[in-house]
Amino acid sequence: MNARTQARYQARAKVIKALAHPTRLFIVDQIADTEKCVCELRDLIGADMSTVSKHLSVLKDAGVVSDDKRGLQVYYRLRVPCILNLFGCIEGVLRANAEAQADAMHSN
Amino acid sequence: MNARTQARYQARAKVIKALAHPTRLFIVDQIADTEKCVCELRDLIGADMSTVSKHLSVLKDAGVVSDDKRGLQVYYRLRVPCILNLFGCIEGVLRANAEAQADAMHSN
DNA sequence: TTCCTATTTGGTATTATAGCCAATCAGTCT
DNA sequence: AGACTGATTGGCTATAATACCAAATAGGAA
Repeated sequence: MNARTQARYQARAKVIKALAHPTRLFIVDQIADTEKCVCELRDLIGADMSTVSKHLSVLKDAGVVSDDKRGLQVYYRLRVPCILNLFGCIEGVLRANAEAQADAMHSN
Repeated sequence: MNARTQARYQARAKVIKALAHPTRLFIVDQIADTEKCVCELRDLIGADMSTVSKHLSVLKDAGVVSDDKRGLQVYYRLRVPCILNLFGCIEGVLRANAEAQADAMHSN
C-alpha cells in the first residue's frame, strides 16, 4: 500500500472513527432532524458537559456535524445526512449476527 | 440515556469501530467482490501477517466479514455488502470538508 | 512420521481515546 | 462594569487499540 493510498484510507478512517462511539452515534441520531444545543444533548446523554462538548468537537472536526452559536447556546446539526443510511446497514449486520448465533446454537 | 438505549448504541458502535481503521477499510475494499486469503492481503498491505490476521479477526468478530478455510489458506469475504454504500457517503463528507476549507481560504 | 507453510495467538511496548474536574472563554443581562 | 450562563479547553488518570516479534496451531506434502 503506497503513501497516496494510505492517505486516502486514513482520511476515510478519520470520519468513520468519529462515528465509532456509542455516545456520538446517539448524538447523530438526536440531531438528525432537529438541531440541538450542547446543554440539551448533555441532558439526554447524562454525562458531563465537557465530555459532550469533546464528543461534538470530534464530530465537527471530521466534518460530520456543523455548529451555530446563537446567544449563549451553540446548536449542532447533522451536516451530512447520508450518514443516516449507514444505520440501516449496521442494523442489518447486527440482525445477521444474531441469526448466525442462533444457527450456531441449533447445531450443538 | 437508559441502559437499553446504551446497549443498542454500543452494539452499533462495535460494528463501526471495526471499520474505523485505514487498514481495515482497505481490506473491506479489497475483498468487496473477490475473496482473498490472508497472505494476499498481507502482500497488498505490506504489514506483518499477524497484524493483518488481527485486523481480520476484528472485522470477523463484528460480523463484517466471514472466513472460509480451504487447504492451508483462509479466505475472507465481505459478509455485508451494504457497507460499500458507506464509502460513497464518506467521500461526500471529505469533498464537503475540502470545499469548506477552500471557502475559508477565500474569506481571508 | 517429519518437514514445511499459512494462520492464529500470546506477550509487550507504544500510542490513542474517554471521562471527569477545574479553569477559561464568550456572550447576556442588570 | 460585574455577575451569570453555556460552552470549550487543559490537565490528569484509566482504559483500550495497535503493531511487532516470538511461539503455538493446523493442515499438506515428502
